[in-house]
Amino acid sequence: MQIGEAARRAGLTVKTVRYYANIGMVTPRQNAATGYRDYGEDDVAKLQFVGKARRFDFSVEECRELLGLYEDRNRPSREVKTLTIKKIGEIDARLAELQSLKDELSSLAASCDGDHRPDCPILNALSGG
Amino acid sequence: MQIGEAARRAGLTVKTVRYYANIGMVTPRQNAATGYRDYGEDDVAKLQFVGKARRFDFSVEECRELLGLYEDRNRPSREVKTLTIKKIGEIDARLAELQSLKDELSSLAASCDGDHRPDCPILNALSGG
DNA sequence: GATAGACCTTCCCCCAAGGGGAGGGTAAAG
DNA sequence: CTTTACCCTCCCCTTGGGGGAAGGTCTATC
Repeated sequence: MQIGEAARRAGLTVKTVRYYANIGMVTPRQNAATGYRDYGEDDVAKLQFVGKARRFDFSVEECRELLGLYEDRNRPSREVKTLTIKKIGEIDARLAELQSLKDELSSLAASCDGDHRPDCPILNALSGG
Repeated sequence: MQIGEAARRAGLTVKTVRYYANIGMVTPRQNAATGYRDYGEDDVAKLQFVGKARRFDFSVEECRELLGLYEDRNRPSREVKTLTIKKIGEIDARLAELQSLKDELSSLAASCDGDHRPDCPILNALSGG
């Protein structure tokens, strides 16, 4: 099938699918006559796989790695689990960071009257030590 | 003072300070003789302000806006509070998103034996519907 | 047979927020 | 005189594609 249908079926944009072809992640056959990319069912499955992994916040490079494991029918599940645990750790770190930011901003916002007067504890906090 | 000292005192890199000058956010005087940037105390205060706002996850454009409010001694504090509340909302949305990702990945990781055998529920989940 | 519309192709620039480094000027100290 | 420590501009690199130009191809319709 052509790239448009493959993209639709994978829930990705044509641009994205073409990008994945360019970086060698999902490489379709080439229609010799037209020069068009020619996607098979297996390619669509890979695109869906990558799309889902991306939504799970895996980077493109991590997706490439997962795809390699996905295609290796003999790999130990340990390797996949290790990657997943690492990703969970990263998410945890980011969660803690964002939570702390939110707490600080919330307490600043609570201390600011937010009216027509110019006095603003938020700016004072950003400005002061 | 020269850019190096200004950067040190603001806790930023020279590259970053130069970048802020290039985009017109903190624009020092110019030493006519050497062509070097010449930072004053007020510039350092602005750099510190921006640096702190960046650490609070405000984008460079938002920092520019906050800096404008910071320099306007008559602006109503409402405007600053509004920006802050908006930022808290964005952080909240991202927190929810990351938390949901973490929950899904955690449950996948828990269901995977993570041993030498190839069967892996994580890959199955990424692959399947 | 011509033409319009919907595909597809490659190529290049754009985003945030700087980082890295080349190539070159300048100033003070030893 | 030379080293060291600054400073300058300029250009390419990052992530994950998006936007659009210029042009080739296929199908349907007139």
